[in-house]
Amino acid sequence: MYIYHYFCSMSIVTTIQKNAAAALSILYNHSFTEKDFQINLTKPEFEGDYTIVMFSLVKSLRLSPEVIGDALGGYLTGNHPELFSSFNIIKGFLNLSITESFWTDLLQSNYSNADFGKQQNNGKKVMVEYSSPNTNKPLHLGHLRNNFLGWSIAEIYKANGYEVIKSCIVNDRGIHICKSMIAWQKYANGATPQSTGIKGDHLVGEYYVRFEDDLKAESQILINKIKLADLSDFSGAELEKLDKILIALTKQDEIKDAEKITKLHEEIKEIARNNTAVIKEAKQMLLDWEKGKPEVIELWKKMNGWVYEGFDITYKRIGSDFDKAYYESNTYLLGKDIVQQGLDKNVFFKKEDGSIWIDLTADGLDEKLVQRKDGTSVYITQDIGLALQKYEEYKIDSSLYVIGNEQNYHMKVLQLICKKLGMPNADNILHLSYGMVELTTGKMKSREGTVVDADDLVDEMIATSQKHTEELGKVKDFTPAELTDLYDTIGLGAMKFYLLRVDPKKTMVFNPEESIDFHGFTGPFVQYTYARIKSILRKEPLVEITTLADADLLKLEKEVIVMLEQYPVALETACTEHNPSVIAMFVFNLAKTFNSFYTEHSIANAETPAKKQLRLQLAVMTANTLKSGMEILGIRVPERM
RNA sequence: GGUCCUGUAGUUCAGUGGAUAGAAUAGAAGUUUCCUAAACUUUAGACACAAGUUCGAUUCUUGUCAGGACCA
Repeated sequence: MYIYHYFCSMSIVTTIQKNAAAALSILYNHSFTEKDFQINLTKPEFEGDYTIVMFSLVKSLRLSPEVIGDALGGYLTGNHPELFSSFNIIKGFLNLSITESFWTDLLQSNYSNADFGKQQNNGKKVMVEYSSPNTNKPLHLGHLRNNFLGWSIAEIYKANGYEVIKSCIVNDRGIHICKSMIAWQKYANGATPQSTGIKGDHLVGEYYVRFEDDLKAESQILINKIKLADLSDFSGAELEKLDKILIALTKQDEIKDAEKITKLHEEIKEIARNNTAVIKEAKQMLLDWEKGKPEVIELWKKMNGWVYEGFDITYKRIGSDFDKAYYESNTYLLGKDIVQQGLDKNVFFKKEDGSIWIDLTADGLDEKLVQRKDGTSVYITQDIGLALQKYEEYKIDSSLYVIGNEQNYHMKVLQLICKKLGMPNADNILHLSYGMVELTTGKMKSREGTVVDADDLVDEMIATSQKHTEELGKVKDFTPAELTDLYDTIGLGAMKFYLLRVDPKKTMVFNPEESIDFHGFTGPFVQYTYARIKSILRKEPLVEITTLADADLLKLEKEVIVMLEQYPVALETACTEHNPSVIAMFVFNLAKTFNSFYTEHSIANAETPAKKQLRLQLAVMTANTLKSGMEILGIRVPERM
């Protein structure tokens, strides 16, 4: 028992590295660090548990891999017989066998510990900002990836000993919400979520779409006129620009570059859109909002209120929650005083026209505008202001932003500016950048109506889990409430697992058919493994036997323990890499390994009482670890399914 | 034009400067008098291309091609 406790603060891999480094410094009087040793699991076709690759040591010691391996293997088994039982060398690989007592002690010391793998409080505080919706339309598939990632990374930080504050910046002001407001005024006849029975965020979203339709129709009229060279609606700089574009387009044959032509058409489109009556209305409304015009503010509050009611329902269903919400309507003026400080510190500089910039060319970026010539601020300014406010309000050690990778540049700029301004903990402004979710048919485009709505998707997943469960007919004795809960658990579990099992930074493809699959590398697979273990444990209570026979661990029994041992490392890796998929892969592999074991060996009818106890402990620890890992992903596990 | 990200099996994803590149799914073939077959077993199938660094490169570097994002 003492062995594991002796090493309990570190993983077996680290332990091997430490011992190997110590051994070689004694053997050859040459100092090594842990990282000089590359440790892998031994391939199944060779004897041993862990393998040290010798090649990297050859150069510094000027000895053959066989000689070093022999000396190191001999030293380790000779001096740490409680840990290393034997070794062999094949080519340049030193294969080490770990003693059985190490594995059985590990199991017995930890099987009932529900917090296995989690770290003690380390006194550090981190804020995780995620979700960050706009209030003009409902949440979609992309938001789901963000929400699941954000919630999970917060749990991962907690498991690693951090205190976590979950925050959300609500983008509740700006031209987008004004668009919904304009269309609602025109077409809604006072319709409300109550009068229509439509969820608030969806209702507001409908009017946003309505606005965009109008905008499209109106701008098309303008585009047609422009293409007939009728520029009577334009003046000033835009007129000049259009002139140029039209001239360029008459020389189309010379350009030949299809991309350039599309670009010119895009520019026409943009100018047309900005000159429609509807967009001018929306812009006027935004100005009125900024001036605090009462009827605009009132409508804004009313419609945002509907959206929040809708969001609350969705957040509750998907399990997102926040300790602190920031509203952009309160924060958009932040950072103005910082601009002045930046000027005083010569971090920023002023151009002749009065606009204020920062020069980031030395860092491989461009010059970046921080305040317009008319004195109004830009996005980055309020972001700096909010970053500072977060620090002052919560005294956080680090600040993690869960934001899509289209903002990589923006975040880099934010980090750099904060650093140059000398803000406290500016090095700890971190960005969990994630890729877009695409469909098998291509990208989601709201204008083409190919956006997958979050509420619809959740409904569909839950309905599918219900269908599957009913077909299997294993839980006919459940009450209606229990059934509803189970369908939620499975449906949401499938969806969360599907979105979290992929490396966040990668663009991922959402396949409707595959995502509702409940077999293989999925949430329900892990949930099912858990439910089966719980079923066994209901029938076979764990009986303590004081003397656990040092029975030979069977191959499959050992494989499960070896997997379990890796959980703390998985938690740590997930945190340092900001990557929940590490946990998803871990729980899947653990479940798979356990299933193989379970099919092959009976727990209830084990060969001896000692074996039975060992296997029950194995089952308990696997269940605890699966539950722990899944909970960190935000996924519940059912006792029965 | 510039910067960044990504190219692995039919498909969706892992992975490592080192031994025969792993899963899942789809395909083929099996397993149910016994702890939940949403499971298990067997089988077939892939590192975009080219140079370079290295004892060794799918991994690191450079270039080409392809896809995506951002900046101008």
